[in-house]
Amino acid sequence: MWFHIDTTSGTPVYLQIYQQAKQAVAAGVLRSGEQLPSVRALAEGLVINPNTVARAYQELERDGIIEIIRGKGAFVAARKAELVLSREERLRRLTEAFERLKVEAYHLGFTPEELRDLLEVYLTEGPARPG
Amino acid sequence: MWFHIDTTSGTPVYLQIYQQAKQAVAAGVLRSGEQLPSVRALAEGLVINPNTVARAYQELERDGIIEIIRGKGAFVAARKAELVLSREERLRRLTEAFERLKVEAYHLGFTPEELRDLLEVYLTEGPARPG
Amino acid sequence: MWFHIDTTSGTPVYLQIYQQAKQAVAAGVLRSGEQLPSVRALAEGLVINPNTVARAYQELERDGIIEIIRGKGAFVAARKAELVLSREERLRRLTEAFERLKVEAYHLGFTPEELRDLLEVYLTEGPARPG
Amino acid sequence: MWFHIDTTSGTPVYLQIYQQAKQAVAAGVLRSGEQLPSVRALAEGLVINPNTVARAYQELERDGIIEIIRGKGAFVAARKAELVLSREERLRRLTEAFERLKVEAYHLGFTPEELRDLLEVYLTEGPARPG
DNA sequence: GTGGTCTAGACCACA
DNA sequence: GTGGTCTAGACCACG
Repeated sequence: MWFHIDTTSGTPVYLQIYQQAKQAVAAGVLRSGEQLPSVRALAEGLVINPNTVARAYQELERDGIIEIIRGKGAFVAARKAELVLSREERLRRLTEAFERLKVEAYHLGFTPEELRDLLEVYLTEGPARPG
Repeated sequence: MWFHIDTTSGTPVYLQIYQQAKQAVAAGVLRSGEQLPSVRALAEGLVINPNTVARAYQELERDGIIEIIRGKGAFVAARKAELVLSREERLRRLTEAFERLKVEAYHLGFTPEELRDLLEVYLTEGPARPG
Repeated sequence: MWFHIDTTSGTPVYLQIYQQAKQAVAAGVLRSGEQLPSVRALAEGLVINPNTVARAYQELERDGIIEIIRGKGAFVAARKAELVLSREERLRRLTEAFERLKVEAYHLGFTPEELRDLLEVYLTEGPARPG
Repeated sequence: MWFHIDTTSGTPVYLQIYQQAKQAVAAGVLRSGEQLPSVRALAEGLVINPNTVARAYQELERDGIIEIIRGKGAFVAARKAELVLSREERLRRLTEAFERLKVEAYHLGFTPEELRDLLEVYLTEGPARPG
């Protein structure tokens, strides 16, 4: 399950799915012909309404990113060249994500050093668990 | 007026203002005590309704990022999240930010190892620069 | 619909709704998980604009008193302030409430000693009852 | 200085002064002919704009509760019988204030026992001070 | 001048 | 059906 939904972000849930899927295809994480999780399975996994997933898939199909075949499922469409991201572009986007993390950490009152240490722990040990 | 609104992004306008202001404060572009543009001036500059700007400012105020003084204007507040929120809550929110970063990195086609290496570089050397 | 609005009090309508809901939750009149009237239904019942009710609900949500689920409605949340706010902040806010009580008692002509005695009675015997 | 202003309450500052003064007169804390603090002194003490105090005083005069004599100051007017509160009414209002305190304490996550203990400390030792 | 509240009403997101 | 966003514009509170 590699989707991540933030219900407090203000961005519609269906758009979050749309954007994450579109980016994964553009980055080559999802390859042509590969099958996406079924609407029902993804809705269950994300604990959201199936209509919301369906909406995201419809928009993805409308934009030519996936193909929906009734009775079979949703599949990544043949990739258009202009949708593929260069390594430079991928690095640029990742750096933007780093920046967003730094902003969050700042406003949560963490110093850059604390952020670094906590990230280290997080990446090696995984999310903190209660108990 | 360094705000810019993207009406095609799907993110509510008031949230775009909120995020940009938050980012500007974290980056030191807006300093403690500094005055933000008036609600009406910013609304005019961005060609949006003053209520939308007011909403953004109110959210910024309730998150402790700015202080609004009636009849005077909006000013960048001193940072204080670490005094208001419990450490558990602050860690919980930071971990959520970590999750978002991990998901985005995955969707950009980076492996956890690459992410870790790139973060290491980023945190020690600062943002990558073109050229 | 046990809300009532006093348009002559000077207190904003949205705040009156906020305070009454908060009080109802504290008193156990509204229990965890219970659904509040829909924004539109309450607005109609109180003969006010739906936006005003929505504002009250949003403030209640950001203070962790209710949870709003799009397309479903507003529900009383589980209490969790003690998990989000630091103990220092909670004590600070409680002390402010003490101050307000002291001022009001003074303005009602009670001495600090009377206040203390009456509080003692109140806290041990519960609210005074007529008769 | 027996006024207490809550700038976060949403109730206009001038109204808070008005209500507190009116109640003090009604309860007999302020007696006929007694002088109120000057506009300038009160504004300084409460760290608010003198115009705001002046506005409160004007409303108090308009309602016959005080008399403003240019060059001399503001004085409590002869009390109208209907403005005087019975002991029963004063107790009723104090009980309401107790209730408001309990609601606050509840939502801040304090148990009734904690509230009682903290109140005891507060009333005997005064507000907690840093250090 | 500043921001705050409220209304009326359009249109969107989501179940 | 639910709530969310935005607009246009009136009127108030405050400096």
